[in-house]
Amino acid sequence: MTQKLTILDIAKLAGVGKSTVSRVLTNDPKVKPETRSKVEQVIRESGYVPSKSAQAMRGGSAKVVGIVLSRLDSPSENKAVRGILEVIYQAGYDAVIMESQFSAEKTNEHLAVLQKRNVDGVIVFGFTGCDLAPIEALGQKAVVIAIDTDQVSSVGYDNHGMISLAMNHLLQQGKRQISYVGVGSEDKTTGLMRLNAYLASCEAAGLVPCYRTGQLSHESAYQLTEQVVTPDTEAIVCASDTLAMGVAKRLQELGRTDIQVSGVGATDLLSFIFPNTFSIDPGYYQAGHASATLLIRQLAGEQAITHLTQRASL
Amino acid sequence: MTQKLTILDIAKLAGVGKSTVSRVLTNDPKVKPETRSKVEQVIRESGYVPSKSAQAMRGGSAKVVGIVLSRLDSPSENKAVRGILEVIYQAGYDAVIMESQFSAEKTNEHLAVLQKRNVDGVIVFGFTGCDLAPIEALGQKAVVIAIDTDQVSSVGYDNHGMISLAMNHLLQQGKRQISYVGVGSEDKTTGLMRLNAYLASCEAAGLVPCYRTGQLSHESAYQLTEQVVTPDTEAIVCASDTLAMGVAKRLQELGRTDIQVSGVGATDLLSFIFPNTFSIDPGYYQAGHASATLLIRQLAGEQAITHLTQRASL
DNA sequence: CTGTTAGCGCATTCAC
DNA sequence: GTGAATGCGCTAACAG
Repeated sequence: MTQKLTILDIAKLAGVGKSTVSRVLTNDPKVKPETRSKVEQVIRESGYVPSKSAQAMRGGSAKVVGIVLSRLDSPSENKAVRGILEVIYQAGYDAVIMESQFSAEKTNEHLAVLQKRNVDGVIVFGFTGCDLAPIEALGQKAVVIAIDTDQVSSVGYDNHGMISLAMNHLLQQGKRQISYVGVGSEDKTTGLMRLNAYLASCEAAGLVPCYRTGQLSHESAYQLTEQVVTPDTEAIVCASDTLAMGVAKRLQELGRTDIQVSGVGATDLLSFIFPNTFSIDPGYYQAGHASATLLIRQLAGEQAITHLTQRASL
Repeated sequence: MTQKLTILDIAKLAGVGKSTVSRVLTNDPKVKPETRSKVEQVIRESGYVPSKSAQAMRGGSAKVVGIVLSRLDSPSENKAVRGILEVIYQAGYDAVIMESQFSAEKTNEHLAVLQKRNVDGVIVFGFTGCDLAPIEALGQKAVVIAIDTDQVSSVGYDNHGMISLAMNHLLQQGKRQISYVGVGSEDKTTGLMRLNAYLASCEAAGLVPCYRTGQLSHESAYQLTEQVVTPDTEAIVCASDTLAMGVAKRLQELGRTDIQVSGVGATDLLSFIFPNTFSIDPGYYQAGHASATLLIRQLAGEQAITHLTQRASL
């Protein structure tokens, strides 16, 4: 329990001045290699740990980024968060994570707390109804995921591309009777954009659309399934894996395992349980990775506000 | 954005000394009510926010707890984390979350970082092979989940109870031919303890055990299924929902939907997809809640090291 | 290159 | 009760 060691103790122990120790800590090039290694050795042997709190207060940077996600147990955000963590750890940052639960109010509270904590930057997972103003006020210090803004850097998912990808894949297999199950267009991204992508694909391919939208749940999709199934139906594209799960389940009951089902989310469980299915990977992990990289660069002043769109893949 | 306001600015603005402002901030009773409200008003109007960094450095407490979990995308830990967050937010703490990925080394690194950050306390999700020493060194400042220690408070899952619960439920329905699919006993908890619980239940009920263990994956369970199925088999108890999913899937293919399957984890997907199944809830959320409550109390010095076992439920 | 000197923003002694 | 002084652990000018 080598505690309470201060930079001064190390200085004495190494027979140098406190600032020299500080220089070693901050990787200041203006230190004679011998002195440096000497100090480093003492640090190592004494188990000295510089106090982040003090550093934060002095330098203004706490080496912390805040992450505001909507639901901790959302598989998609989960994957993205892992991507974020990977990047920021490597950059020497830590993360404080908060859950907005799709509440604009909670999001704002969290942002306030994060600022009070002197976090260097923030990554926010957007959602329909999210209040962008407080985020935009952060400027360079923020990156949002899954939602559009001009004021602040963003990493978006290619909602249109995901569905097009699924549609094209099916069309290439010669399917012509392709239905769609999605969620209501109150939800701009998962709902509206993906539905529009479906409609656009139908139009481009000269297909007659057949679709229903409901809630983002297995049950909802399960119940909607029959309404989009005809004797000729060859495939059903779904706005998400959750929906695909419900649809596939119903199809199984209906004995229509001939109908291929596609989802979005790259859930391995889907194709494990239902053979005649596939899932589009929106690139959650990569999106997290990209957003963190963006943020780190911005914090270093190396990069201005940027907008990326994560490519989806099969 | 009223920035860079220090305690001194407030002091001037309120026409008092900085220490008085500090006293107001720390809720020191020795302040004349008038002065207090005067200061509070100035604080409110100026939008002053005391610097957490400075407070942390001075007082030693940063109002932060570290959470070291093994996998961010583990549904179980996810639920527990939500329970933790709920409690600590309410207590005015924030959380910095880190992933150990079942690596003792990474865990230790993370713990070091957390200490350097001056976190008030730590909650660690244990795993087989986890190095307890650094955690135990934290004493009152740590709580571990899902693993045993004497040195430090812990919240464990009732691995035995989960399986007993499932077994009793099945026995009450008159099932006598109950097989088991689990994971290898290298894993002390999910592996060994749950298997032992199965064996104990069998012995108590006078049943002949029939079981196999493998990896903690759908595929593994899927492949093992046939080895524990006989024409007489009435039910299969699984060590986890993941396994149950694989087993149920295989049973469906084998046309043995008469066999009831049970898992552990309270995954709603399981019973949605496979009707003849049920899942035991180990109480992840409650465990998180309990561990956080424990930690907060310990940090306040109100409570000594305690060991809890989370009850499982159907 | 390295030691010395100042504070950073706040909480906590002390005197008044 | 309240203000002035002191120092937390560290970094950033300044000197040498």
